[in-house]
Amino acid sequence: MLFTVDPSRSEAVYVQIMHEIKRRIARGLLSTGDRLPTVRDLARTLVINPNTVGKAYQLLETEGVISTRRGSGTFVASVSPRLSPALRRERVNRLLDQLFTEAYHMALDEDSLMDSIKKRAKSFRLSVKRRRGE
Amino acid sequence: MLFTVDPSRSEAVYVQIMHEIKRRIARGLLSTGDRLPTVRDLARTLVINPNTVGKAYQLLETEGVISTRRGSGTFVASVSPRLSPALRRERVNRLLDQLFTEAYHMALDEDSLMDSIKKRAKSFRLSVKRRRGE
Amino acid sequence: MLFTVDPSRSEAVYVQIMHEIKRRIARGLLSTGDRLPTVRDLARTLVINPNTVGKAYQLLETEGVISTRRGSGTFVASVSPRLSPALRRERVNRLLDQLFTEAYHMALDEDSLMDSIKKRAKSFRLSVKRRRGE
Amino acid sequence: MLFTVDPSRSEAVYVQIMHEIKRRIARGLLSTGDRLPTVRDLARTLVINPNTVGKAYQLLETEGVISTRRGSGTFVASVSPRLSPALRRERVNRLLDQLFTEAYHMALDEDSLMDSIKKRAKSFRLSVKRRRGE
DNA sequence: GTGGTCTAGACCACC
DNA sequence: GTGGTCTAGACCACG
Repeated sequence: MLFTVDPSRSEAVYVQIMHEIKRRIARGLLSTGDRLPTVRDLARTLVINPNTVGKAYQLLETEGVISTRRGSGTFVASVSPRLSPALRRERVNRLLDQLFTEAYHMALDEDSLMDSIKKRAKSFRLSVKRRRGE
Repeated sequence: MLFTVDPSRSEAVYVQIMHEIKRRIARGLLSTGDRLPTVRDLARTLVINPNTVGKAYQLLETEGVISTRRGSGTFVASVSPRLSPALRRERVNRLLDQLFTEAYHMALDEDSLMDSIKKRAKSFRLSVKRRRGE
Repeated sequence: MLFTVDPSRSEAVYVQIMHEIKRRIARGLLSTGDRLPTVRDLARTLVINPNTVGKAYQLLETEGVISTRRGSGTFVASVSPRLSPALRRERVNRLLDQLFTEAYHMALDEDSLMDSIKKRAKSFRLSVKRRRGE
Repeated sequence: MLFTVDPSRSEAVYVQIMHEIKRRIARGLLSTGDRLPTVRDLARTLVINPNTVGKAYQLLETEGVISTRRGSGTFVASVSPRLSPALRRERVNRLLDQLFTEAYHMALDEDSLMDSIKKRAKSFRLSVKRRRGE
């Protein structure tokens, strides 16, 4: 788990940790069942307070992303989204709006944006649509 | 400017205003030169503190999205990104990572995500790539 | 908000606070839109650390029970369960199993248990089944 | 004793064991005098540490639910509640409050809750009220 | 004044 | 050893 955290960014430190862990899982760098560093270890390597790491872990647990087992550690859970389909759609649309809005204001043209999207998509382990009968 | 603001959302109210205005511009609902409501008017219609609207306007101005002409009002500026290409690329990539990460954890498959992206893109006025010589 | 908290009980203090608030809402002592005491006020009256109250409030917010508005306070939200029907059923069944198991081991007979249930139900504002067409 | 234990649940493993054994007794799947598996056997089948099983057995013994006869094993004891009537009433009321509170927040209506209660009650061997003179 | 974040450090329950 | 809870106290963003 080699990554860093930047206290000067507007995102809270515990949120940065959450994002990074979810990102690693989404990219396949962490898989179901893998053990995460202990709260204390990660706190030591990031040079932050263990409580901050603990908060990130706990929130990830309530999101269903990881699962802590008392006394033995914290592990990557299997994907099983807890949000209702409606909320999921809303969330994706919100992110898309943000993306296109920023792209517009940075004067990015449609083609190069679509290029970036396709390139970036490759480094994530997105699932493939199930066809009827499979 | 008919929109609402939800004080119970985690996004700060002034950020919601900024996003909404930038989003309207990006969708073509507001164009360069259009006049925005006064701080007081917008505050009245959104039923919030005028300082909050003021903060949003001020930040949008430093971003170069709008411009205030003393005495005559606030207007939508023309697009002229102030960020360096490197920063722009970093920002887009950050948004893309967030998008794909969330999509993964919501168990969205690649095809339907790409579908949503294309559909949503249509409601934004993204520019077309400039060809050599144009 | 006159209630107390017992640090010697096995339930964590922040959980006791959560239960008590949810219980008051369920009994109609608190209604949608009502303002809860501020974090600092409640901490003072319960003679505990503000962080502990804050934790309870935050978790209640993620459960959708209350809603905090930055700068102005914390309010009772309207009921809108976030759990899937399957999880809800599982949770109720778990509570019922616990109830009947305890009742058995306390040698409580069925009739007096049912009596207690009916009596206790009266002090809660349980909704009435919607009939077809209503 | 075919049951499993889930280390990722918030309930401690030894508590899960206690609940499951008490539940089985309350449902009539285990009766007074029945022999429980040895600590080692149960630990092996549940794939957990023997100390954890030992802790559960020990606490069940102090509750009077089971009794250990050195050399011959552990057996289900006869029901003989050790709590005072006042404490028992308090405990039942606490469970009922929890039940109705959760039901309210899950928007469960009174009729279907009462239905669930009656259905679930059938799988437990609750005693029948002793009439005067019996 | 409101809640949110972070730290430092203590103590505890679990396995 | 693991994570979870709580305290005391500082600082910050929001409206």
